[in-house]
Amino acid sequence: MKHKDQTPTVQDVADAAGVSTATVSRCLNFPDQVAAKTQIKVMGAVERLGYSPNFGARAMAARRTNTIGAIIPTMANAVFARGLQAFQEELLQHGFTMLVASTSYQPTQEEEQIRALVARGADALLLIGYRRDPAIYRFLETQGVPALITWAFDATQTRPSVGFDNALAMEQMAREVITLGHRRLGLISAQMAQNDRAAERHLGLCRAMRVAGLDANDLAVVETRYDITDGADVFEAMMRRPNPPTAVFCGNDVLAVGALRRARDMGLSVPADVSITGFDDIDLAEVTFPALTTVHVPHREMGKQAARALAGLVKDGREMAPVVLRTRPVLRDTLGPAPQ
Amino acid sequence: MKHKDQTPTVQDVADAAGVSTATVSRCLNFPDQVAAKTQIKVMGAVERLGYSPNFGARAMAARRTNTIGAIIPTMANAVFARGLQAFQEELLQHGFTMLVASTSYQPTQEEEQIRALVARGADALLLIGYRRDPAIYRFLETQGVPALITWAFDATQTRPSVGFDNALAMEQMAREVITLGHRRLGLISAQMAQNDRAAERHLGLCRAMRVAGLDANDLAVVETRYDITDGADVFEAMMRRPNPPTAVFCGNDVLAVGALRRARDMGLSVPADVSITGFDDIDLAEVTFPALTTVHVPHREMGKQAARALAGLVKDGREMAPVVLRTRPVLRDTLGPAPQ
DNA sequence: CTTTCTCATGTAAGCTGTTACATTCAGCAC
DNA sequence: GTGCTGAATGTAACAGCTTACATGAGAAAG
Repeated sequence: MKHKDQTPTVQDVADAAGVSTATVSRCLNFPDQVAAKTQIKVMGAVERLGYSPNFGARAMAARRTNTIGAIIPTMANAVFARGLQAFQEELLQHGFTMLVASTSYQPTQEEEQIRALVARGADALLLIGYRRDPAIYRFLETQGVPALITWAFDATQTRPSVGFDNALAMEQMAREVITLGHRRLGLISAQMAQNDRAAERHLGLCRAMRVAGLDANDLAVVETRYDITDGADVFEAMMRRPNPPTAVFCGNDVLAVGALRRARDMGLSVPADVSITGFDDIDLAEVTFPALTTVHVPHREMGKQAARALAGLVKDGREMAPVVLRTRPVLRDTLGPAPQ
Repeated sequence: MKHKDQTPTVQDVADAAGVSTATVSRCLNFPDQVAAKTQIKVMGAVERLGYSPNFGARAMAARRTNTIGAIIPTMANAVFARGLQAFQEELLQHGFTMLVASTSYQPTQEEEQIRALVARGADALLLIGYRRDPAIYRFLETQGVPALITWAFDATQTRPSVGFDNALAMEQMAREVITLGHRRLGLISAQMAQNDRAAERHLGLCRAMRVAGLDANDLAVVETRYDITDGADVFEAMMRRPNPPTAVFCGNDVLAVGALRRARDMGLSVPADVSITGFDDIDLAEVTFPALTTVHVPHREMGKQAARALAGLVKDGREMAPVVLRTRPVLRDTLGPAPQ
């Protein structure tokens, strides 16, 4: 004899509605295959019993979880937090839940997390950037888990992606800077070996220099971690060299804020003595003093589109054309003409 | 006949190791119940076949998913992003994965999300603040899903919690402000009806006023949404009243940053003309000019401890004593003596 | 009035682990 | 040698849902 205090099952609903379990299941998953009046009976029973399908059983039988994993470097960076927020909101509209894991920018951790989320039944994955061990892509393929690349765009790649052209974005900013007469340039970047977005931004900067007739070898480049204090320390070191740059590009806004603060501490006036630019246009950029000149990236829009793309990929396995979002330089107050 | 390209199951591993499926299962879940040499055989087979247990089947049979849900207002606020980042990192150490949903500060959305995550098989939930419909707590209880309250602490409640005393935190800040001679005070707060943390902060401020012999009714309070521009607009309105406050408390740093910027636009000097304080101590607070005086909250620590607490709650169903974290006023440059 | 086709529904076979209970067997006491 | 104990392992019954296929009823066609 069954206890009545257990959570109801499809069987209970089927009995209550006077139909078979198959009909109940169809009613919940493919309502258009069921006659209207049957639907009413079934949904009534569902309501009455407070039925909610068991997750594990559903996942096992249907071989999908309606869960999508997102693997990002860190939520502590506003860039990803904002993007994910939009991603999650949109995902919900399509009936998916978001699983999150972070890697602290470590490729080995990323690999672990990818395996973990796949083992957890993620139907698809959102990943940042293209660069990773080909074995991982093979793994995802054999597991039948589609992956969407975001925060980057590479026309030579065919993987599903929603992103923007990091090189072009930086090139546009560099053009603005060079137009203002700057010739000695510096770049504070993330580690490029592990971060294709950083590498692309560097590339774009070099391209702009060459276009302007400058020698890209003269660019002072330092790679560091993505922290306010890292930005500050690297900036100071760079400015203490002989012939310091008159404009310092930063790989993101966090580094730029660090640089900006250290400039003030060193008694350098921005932008009179040195110009500083960021990348991302997070809230931080607007509230610094002087307000930060940076590259605007539509993070929320990217998250939203990524969610749509993944929902499509999972639901109807439909292929998708890569989506490229537009970025633009936002000229605020940390960029000025080159000093004499 | 079976295809060999399918992912291996326990049965395959059992066959390969020459044992039963039960032994394989035990080997994976309770290794100490299995003889050492059997373990070696089994683990060898697992390795060889690249076996990984099917998530759905495991969830169904074991009645747990090793997944913990977090329901927060929004990831776009650095406060929650930072806390969740730490939460997720720590959760991973304990073998759990994090499921995230956000509510945009809407109680109805929160309720939906709670049901959704429970339906998704979350073994436990992290929630923000105490205040919600008692029916929700009953629902969680009947579903057997433990919930941990964070970002708040209420000694009169017995629910598991890891948080801090919002009232006390604000009271301490208020004491600092009042000590500097401020008598006309203002508060820009989030909606208190839906946000017990905001209500508590208000309470703490009133308490400090009374202790100092001031009339708490004289406090100018405005409730608004949590956005930079909201903070700015409300601040301006408040300062245009007759007899404007000489010190404006803000419910969080985002509002404070908005207020600060508008003060500059209005030609008010901070802190000479008016003092402004924030709450949370996010990165933003350090980089504004002048640097923001605010209440430091150990968000990362809170996330970490929350993860530990929940892991304990789920794994051994052990009860826990509420954890209270310490906050402290951080006196930077937006607070000064009251003008004459 | 058949025959054929379509749409709605039912039947029952999975899906892949976990675990209560049963069994086996080595070791030990008598 | 017999009987007992306990550890290690095996057997098989679930867990709750989805879905391929079967069935049946009614509509359309002839």
